[in-house]
Amino acid sequence: MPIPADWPTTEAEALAEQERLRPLVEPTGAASSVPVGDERLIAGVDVAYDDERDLVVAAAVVLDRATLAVVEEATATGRIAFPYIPGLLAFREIPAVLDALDALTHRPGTVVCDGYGLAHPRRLGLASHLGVLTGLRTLGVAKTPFTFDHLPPGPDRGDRTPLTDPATGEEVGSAVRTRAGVKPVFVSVGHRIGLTEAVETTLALTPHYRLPETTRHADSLCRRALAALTASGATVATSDVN
DNA sequence: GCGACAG
DNA sequence: ATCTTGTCGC
Repeated sequence: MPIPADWPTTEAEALAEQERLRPLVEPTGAASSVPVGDERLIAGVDVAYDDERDLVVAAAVVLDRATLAVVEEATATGRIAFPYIPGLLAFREIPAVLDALDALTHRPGTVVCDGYGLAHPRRLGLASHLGVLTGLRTLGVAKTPFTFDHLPPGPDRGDRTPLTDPATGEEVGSAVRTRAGVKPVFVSVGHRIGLTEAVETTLALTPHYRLPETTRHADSLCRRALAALTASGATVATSDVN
């Protein structure tokens, strides 16, 4: 997986990069694309920050798609590459995420991201951006509606309603009830996957909890890794893996 | 200009 | 994202 050499520094550069990458997104299902990784494996990625020390820790956790058992975990540490600007989240998270994915010995067929894919002001959210950069199949599962509209899904697990972009009226994803009596999650296409398959994948990853097992493991891992760094007062170079 | 705004 | 206590319920 490619490591970003000339990562955008300014908002203008980031916007231009999104315009360049946006036509490269493949919003199509598995049947039409050649598998890049092992289809039996699915990974989750997440990132934790320490703004005070300018530190970022990313985690990538690979699960067995059938049993949801953890197959492998990896982390990567670095300096924060970009400020948080709504719509430009990918530039903040992806550098560390790429390092964490590179640290894996397994090659997952699919990667689940914390955030959005096509559901994005310019149709290039974190999940789609990561997919285009790596060629991997990706989808986004977000916890809040961001700038999109939706009606509350039915009360049962699996119930869903369209997520729409008020600016264009387009359907950009689904609000999905992954657990009865709990707030929905917001699923969108990342890369090389269709919305139906993205929703099915999300449901397969949420047998017990609101959030996908992939996300839960990655979130827990990057937080623990960051806490461990802080506790040991370790010095961090430009980037460290594992 | 004001408010909203993935993580 | 992160800062933070107790509390209700399975």
